[in-house]
Amino acid sequence: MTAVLRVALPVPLLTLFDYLPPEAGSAQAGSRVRVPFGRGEMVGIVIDPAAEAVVGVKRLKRVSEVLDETPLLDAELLATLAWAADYWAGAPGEAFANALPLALREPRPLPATGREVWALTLQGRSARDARSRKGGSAALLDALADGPRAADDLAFALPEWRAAARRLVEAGLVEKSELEESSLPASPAPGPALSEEQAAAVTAMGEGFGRFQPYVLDGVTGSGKTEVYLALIERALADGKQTLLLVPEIGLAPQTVRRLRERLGVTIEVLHSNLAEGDRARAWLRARNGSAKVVLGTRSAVFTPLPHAGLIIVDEEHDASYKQQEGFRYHARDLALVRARAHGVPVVLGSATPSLETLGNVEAGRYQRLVLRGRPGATQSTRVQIVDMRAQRLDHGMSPTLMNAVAACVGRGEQALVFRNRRGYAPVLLCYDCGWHADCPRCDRPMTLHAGRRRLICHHCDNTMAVPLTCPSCASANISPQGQGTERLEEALTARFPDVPVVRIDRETTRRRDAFGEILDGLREDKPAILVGTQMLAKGHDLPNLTLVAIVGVDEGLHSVDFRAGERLAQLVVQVAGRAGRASKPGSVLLQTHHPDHPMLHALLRGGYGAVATELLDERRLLDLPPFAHQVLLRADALGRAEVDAFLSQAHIAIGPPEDLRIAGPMPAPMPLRAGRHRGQLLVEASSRGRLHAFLRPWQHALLGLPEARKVRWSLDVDPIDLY
DNA sequence: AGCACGCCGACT
DNA sequence: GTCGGCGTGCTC
Repeated sequence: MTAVLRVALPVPLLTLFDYLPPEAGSAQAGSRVRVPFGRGEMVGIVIDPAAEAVVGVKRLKRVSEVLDETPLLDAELLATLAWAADYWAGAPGEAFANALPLALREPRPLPATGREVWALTLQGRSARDARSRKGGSAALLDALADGPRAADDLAFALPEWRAAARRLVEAGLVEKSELEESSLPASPAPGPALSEEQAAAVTAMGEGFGRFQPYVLDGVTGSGKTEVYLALIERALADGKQTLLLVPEIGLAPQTVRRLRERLGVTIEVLHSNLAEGDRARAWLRARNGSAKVVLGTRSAVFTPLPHAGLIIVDEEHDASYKQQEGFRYHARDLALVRARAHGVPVVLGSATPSLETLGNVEAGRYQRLVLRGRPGATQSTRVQIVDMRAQRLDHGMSPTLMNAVAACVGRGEQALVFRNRRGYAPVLLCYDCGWHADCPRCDRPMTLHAGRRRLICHHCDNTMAVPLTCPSCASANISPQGQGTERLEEALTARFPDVPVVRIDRETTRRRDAFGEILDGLREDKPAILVGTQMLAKGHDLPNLTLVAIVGVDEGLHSVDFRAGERLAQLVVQVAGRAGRASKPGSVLLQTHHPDHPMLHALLRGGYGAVATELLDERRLLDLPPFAHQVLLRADALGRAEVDAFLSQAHIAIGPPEDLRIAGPMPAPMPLRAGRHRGQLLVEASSRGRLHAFLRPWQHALLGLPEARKVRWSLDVDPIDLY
């Protein structure tokens, strides 16, 4: 019976580790400790400060140092993280590591949480009055003339201010200081008056303040969800409470931050993966000490401490980027629900295209749904038209109907968007004489031709090859690109509309950090333009002069093996279509397809996303698929197929008598070979959550003990959202 | 995941 | 004769 500290360490192991108490000081649950581990040292989180050792005393080492006097993680986060590790079958230490910004996982004292504030020195004031500086320096002196300003505030006013600050510090004209509280409040700017239904939504959700209640804010693009969020956040602020606002990975544009800041008059703490680690840690700590009132962030921000939680919002809740797809595979939307319940606060799930999981919860009466139908400021609703490609002569995959619509649109001085979810020039390079096509040897899939880079690139493993001049199989020179990617559409549209700027937006053209924003900023003016792009164009970003959206090639999504393909396609079409006609100009949408009679497309046309979702949900219920069943997917890959098969069949045996579990597989993954590794999977399904989880833990331990497991890479995915 | 230890090939 | 390949075993 030895009293020990039980510690979570950032290793992918299912166990916690016990340590003897430190020589000096004591630690509480939630404090960080420095401990010896293996050969080196690590920083861990104390889970239980008074546990009873379960391993032999001689194996125990001693805590080297207690890093936090007061716990870094409060009781709520500790409990939520423990729950999350269990639910998603993750390693507890990894769950805890995910919650802490990297800088806080170092054995260093906590950084100061003060805000960086800049002010003029005495000499600076004279220099400003004497107008002795020019350019950026003069602008910075002017900006500080009325008193000190916070760095994040300056960044909005003067994007290049850092360089000027450096010069002026050397000259002794400005100085930096740290201010603890946010003592530089701006006055909130009043927003537009809420529409009747916006106001009704705010009132309804206002009822839920102070207790746990999930809401679904179901509103078409442009219906003003953000205004509803703002009104709710204002209300939380008035109560002195914190708001956590989660957004999808790429939706986090600087203009969102600016809009929130201007409207709410408080500093918006931003937490996302592109942030410098030090900044991230400081924002996290300001949330922990309560000085951060509004926290805006992507997936991992769901782990922000909220000692004065008042409201949690998940914007675009259907977005797949909320699910972490490697390591600790948690879902931030689901975790937001758990945290809201723990804090007894309302949680708002916003989307124009709610996930079927969420709609299932609405149907079951667990979530309350509020609908925004109107598009304030829009004169007419968007017109959607299906274009039958079959009988048309195509110009690089684009029908005359589409081309004419684009011509008419730019002729009116408006902007058109041609959406194609495939980058590159063409998805296949084909020999017309022998039927050979360029396949990636490591993935067994066609390689995409990139004309600009003169390479064949595999989109699954980034393998690249030179473009052959003649067929490697029959030496024929008759090889040519098949199908269209964004690059080819860009080329065809440029040729057809030489006088109109054609802008391509995909991962290649936006490789640079700020490129996406800059391209879109350039389009804001009232000029005609044609945008060609992928998925990236589906979200956010208001383009007031965009009135035509043409979707090329939705057909892939109509015949996929993944049971979620229909839901995804409907969401994508609606989200892309939502780009059209946001302002006072009416928008129209063209859906170009080889299957004009497909029932889903018709349902979408007749009843919109809601109708499709209802049908899909009924279908899921009938087929006993999520959200009416609960799944865990075991994935495995190895250099040899035999190793994968051996492991999965042992894993299958380890399930024992399946009783009420349904098992699919072992089977090859939808992509049986990827990056040179053979892949397989085993899907286990239960009709209740409890049943699945009762089986899951023991199974996981059995898998860890399988000798075959050591020859493969494997992982468990609870509630998988992708079956590949 | 790291990071050791541990037995079999091509180099000074 | 060594440097080093990655198989396998462990971490309180």
